[in-house]
Amino acid sequence: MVMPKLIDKSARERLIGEAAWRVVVRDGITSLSVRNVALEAGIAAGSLRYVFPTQEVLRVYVLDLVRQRVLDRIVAIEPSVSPRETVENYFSQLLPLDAERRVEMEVFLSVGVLALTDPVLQPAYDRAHQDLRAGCFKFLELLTVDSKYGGLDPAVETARTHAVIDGLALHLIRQPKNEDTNWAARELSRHLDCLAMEGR
Amino acid sequence: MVMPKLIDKSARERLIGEAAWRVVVRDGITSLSVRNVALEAGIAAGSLRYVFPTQEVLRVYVLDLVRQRVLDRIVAIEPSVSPRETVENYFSQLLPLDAERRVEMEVFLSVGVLALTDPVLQPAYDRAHQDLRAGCFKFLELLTVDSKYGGLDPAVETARTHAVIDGLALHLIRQPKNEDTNWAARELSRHLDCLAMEGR
DNA sequence: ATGATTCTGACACGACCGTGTGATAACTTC
DNA sequence: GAAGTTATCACACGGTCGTGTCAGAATCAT
Repeated sequence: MVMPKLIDKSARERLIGEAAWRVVVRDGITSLSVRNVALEAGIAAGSLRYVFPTQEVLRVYVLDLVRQRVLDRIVAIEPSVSPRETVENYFSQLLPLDAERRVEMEVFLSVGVLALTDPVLQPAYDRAHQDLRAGCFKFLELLTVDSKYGGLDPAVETARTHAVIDGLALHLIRQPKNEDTNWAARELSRHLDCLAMEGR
Repeated sequence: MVMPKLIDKSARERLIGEAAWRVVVRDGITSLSVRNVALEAGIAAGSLRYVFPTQEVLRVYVLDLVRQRVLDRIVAIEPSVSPRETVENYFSQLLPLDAERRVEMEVFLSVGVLALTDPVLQPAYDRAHQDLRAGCFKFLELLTVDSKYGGLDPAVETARTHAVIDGLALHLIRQPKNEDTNWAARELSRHLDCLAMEGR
């Protein structure tokens, strides 16, 4: 038996995936082509297709990469002293408050729009969507250990809180880059305050 | 002086604009091409370009048509007896609760994504965005005439309420067509309830 | 009818698209 | 080294894209 050349395939995928992100953010979703991504990644289009045989596969990976990144960032957070503070940190990671997170959100939204009419992309989008919703629920649950949130039912508040997060995210990426994003962080904080009052 | 053939230009624009909507909803934003729209509208591509000289102009119109439609629908609502009920009706018109409004929202989101990287589309998107925000403010203001909402400051609650609306809208168009949408109406109603409590 | 003017549509150009094919390079084991 | 496997890449094909050009149809005051 003879062993051939071997590359780190997943590293290659990430490299290409991030190149795809840059293309989407810089030139828009309609420029997300095999050729443009290969150019951005500095490889030949044929090589790209060795890793991603078809455009669809690339798109799915691009979407999944967003989900993976967000997930990684969240599990890296260590809890603060108060549940409230911890949960606010968690939720903050879901908002495009800085350039890095903004890129993720723009890609997620752009490629996500393709999922509206492309059945192949649906599962990848739904995974991210469900993860987000599950995260909202878990965060709210964590909040209930705080005595101030005794009247809070996480199951009841998940949908609305999820909507607040995605709504704020949507509005954040609609404002010019480098513009102040603190208002959104304040809205998030205020929303969490409101959840405390709500439980009678 | 001699007068030539004259068509109702704005009617033609609407006809083509709606054809463009159908293309976007059915085949996705990447299929929004001069040729496809002309085919869907049943005219030659050259004729379409007589009304919309360039693709950009068509895109802008498509976006503006959404804004116009939503606006028209809202001004057509006649107030209910209670401010609360009226406002809830108003907000409901901003959510894609039925097929018609879903189409609008899908188009708005799809073409809106293009505005992220296309400066020509930015103004049209911003117009709709600002209208929506202004609407939220006005609706909340209307709510304050109700004694239950004495503690409500519309200026404070506009951003979050706007986020709730857009977040719910985003989630609604992510679920399969013909699936139940009542949950979102309930969330909206609940949000308005929460606003009443919040004012101490 | 006729002619000015608006409108329609067919065609062509160059560019980019996804993807199939096959030749070549790179690398590990023998 | 030599052989065999994997990885890289250039090229070509058919298709679609936006748009420029221009001939001709439709319309209305004269």
